[in-house]
Parts: sequence; structure tokens; C-alpha cells
Amino acid sequence: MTEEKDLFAEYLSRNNLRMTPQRGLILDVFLRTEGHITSEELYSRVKRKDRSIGQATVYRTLKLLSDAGLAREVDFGDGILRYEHDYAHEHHDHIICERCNRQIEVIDEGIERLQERLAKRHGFHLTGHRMYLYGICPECMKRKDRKGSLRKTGHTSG
Amino acid sequence: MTEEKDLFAEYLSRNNLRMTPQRGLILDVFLRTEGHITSEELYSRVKRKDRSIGQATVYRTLKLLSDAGLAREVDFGDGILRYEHDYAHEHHDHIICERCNRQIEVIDEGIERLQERLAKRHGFHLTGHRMYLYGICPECMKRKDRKGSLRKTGHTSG
DNA sequence: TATGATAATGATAACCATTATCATTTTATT
DNA sequence: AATAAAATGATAATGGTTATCATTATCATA
Repeated sequence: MTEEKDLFAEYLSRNNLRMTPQRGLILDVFLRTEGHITSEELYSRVKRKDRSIGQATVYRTLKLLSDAGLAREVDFGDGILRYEHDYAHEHHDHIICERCNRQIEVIDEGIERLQERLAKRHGFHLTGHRMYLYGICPECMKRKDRKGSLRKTGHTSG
Repeated sequence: MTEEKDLFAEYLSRNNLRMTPQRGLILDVFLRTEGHITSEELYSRVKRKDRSIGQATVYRTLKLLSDAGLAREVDFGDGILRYEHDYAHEHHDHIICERCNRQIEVIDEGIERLQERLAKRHGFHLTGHRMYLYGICPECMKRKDRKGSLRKTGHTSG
């Protein structure tokens, strides 16, 4: 907790930016979240502790936290950016259920290795990737077919 | 060409929708494109052949083409949907250069297999995926460091 | 501890790709 | 033709995010 705060303070001073009560509060609340949170959700939580805080400040601070390596933007493709913890959290990808939108975090060393190899084969120096697997989760598989998918678009990226 | 048109007509009638001159024209122009095109770009191309066509019609028709399996939405995460040919085109993923935004299409059977296995390991029935690799292309690697990336967000999906 | 200089805040307007609305026109069917 | 259903084009609306800007807070230095 305090380690993340130190990291943030360090990042800020390194970039001639300033630690403020608002930024501290937003970081605190963010660190208490789990999974993936939208700026909107974080704003409503922060507002409970400081009624006067502005939504723009939450947006701005989340960008800063991302730059500082404490948060990570996750784009599921539904037009709403989500954020998750980045510090001391292993890289992972996501499997998302098309029916209930449940999402789990996964990692596969084999895939990572093949991605590296694939990029190299095309002469690219790989710096990162985004991989989302879409499917039906075990629970929804048992149930009969229901509607309500995260996005109306096809998931297979051509 | 005519095969795609037949497929579209078939899809339309199957869904009690109608083939119209506008839809025919939009499909024609779309089929003459390569790579990834935005609705905006397609609209400007179609407008050269029919000044009276409306932008909403292009948006609507691209959705229809996607549903019909002739087009595929591609979301690079910069807030602008792109479309590419889907019919008789193999599934593929993308490698995108962070410097010059050049993108190449790739496919790796090994990765596909491991994705399937990974999903199954978590009890999911895999229906699709999106995978984007980000890196520096060979040309940009030679050049010194330049700026200008596609998106300001980090690429590694947490 | 003033005092500039600079950055941050909060409120709000702007942005912008995409969708919804709606009056009018086109198409298919009787 | 007449009717019903769908499509079109113009335009307004949507909604997450960003930019703007006047005001306030913070920092370094004298």
C-alpha cells in the first residue's frame, strides 16, 4: 500500500508533477478495488470519501497511475475503459463469457512464447500484446441459451 | 464478386430485409478495398459514385455485412472501428507497429491450438478471440526513435 | 513567510464515432 | 394501383472521454 504510494510520489516528482490529497485519495481507493473498475465506478467510490472531488480529476489520475505503472488500462471493446492493478501483478490475459460477461484472468507461457516467436519471424520487436478469448463459461454452458452479450460485434479479430 | 453479392442477397432475404441500390453499391466498393477500412473512409469512397448517399446508410450496411459474414469488425482500440473482408479470408491476427502504425496480418496455428486448450482448461467453450501484438517493425527498428503511436494506452492487456 | 512560478482542481463545454429518430421514399406483395 | 413493410438521408442524440479555463493549491526560493 505504502509502497505503491511511494512509487506514485516518485513518479510524480520525477515528472515535475505534484502529489495532492485528491491523487492520494484516488490511489488509496483504487488500491482497495479488485478486478476491473471503470473511471465512473472509481469516481463514485471516491466521492463517498470526498464529496467535492471532480470526475475529471479521477480520469486524469487514472491516466497518471497508468503511466506510473500502478494501473493498467483494459479495453474489452465495449467502449468503456477499465483499470486494474498493475504493480506486483503478473501479466495476464482474459477469458470473457459472452453470456454473463464473467471474466477470468489467465496466463499461458506457451502462448507468450509463441507470440514472441511469431513477432520475431516477421522482424518485429515485440513490446506488448492484447489477447481476449471469448466463449461460454461452464455455468452458462449448463443453462440453456440466454441472451445478453458484452458487445454486439464479432469477437474474432480478422 | 458476384458470389459475395449472392451471399448478401441471400442473407437479406433470409432476414426479410431488402437488397437496394445503396447496399449493392456499398458492397461493391467495400469489396474493392484492401486491408482495414473505416466507415468514414468507405463513406467517402462510396460518395464519389453516388453523391446522394447518406453516412448512416454506410454505417448500417457495414453492420449488415458483418452479420452476413462478408465483413469483419476490427477494433484496434483507438476508438475507431475498422472493417475488413471476411468471406473467403482466413482468420488472422495482427501485429501493429507502435511507431508507424503499419500493421501486418499473421496467423499461428500453434497459438490457436494453445488458446483452445487454455479455454478448455478453464471450462470455457471458446467461440472467438482478439489478439493484437504490438511492437516495432523492422523499418522503424533501423531508424532512430521517433514518436507517434496509435494509442496512448499501454498495449499489454493486464 | 511572502512571492512568484507552475501545476492541479472542479465545473463545464467540447469532442467525435456511432446510434436513434423520423419524415419521406422505395420496395415487395396483394 | 393500393397497402404494408422496410430503407433512406438528414439530423439530433448519445455517452465516454478530453479540453478549456478561472480559481486554488503547491513548491522553491529569497
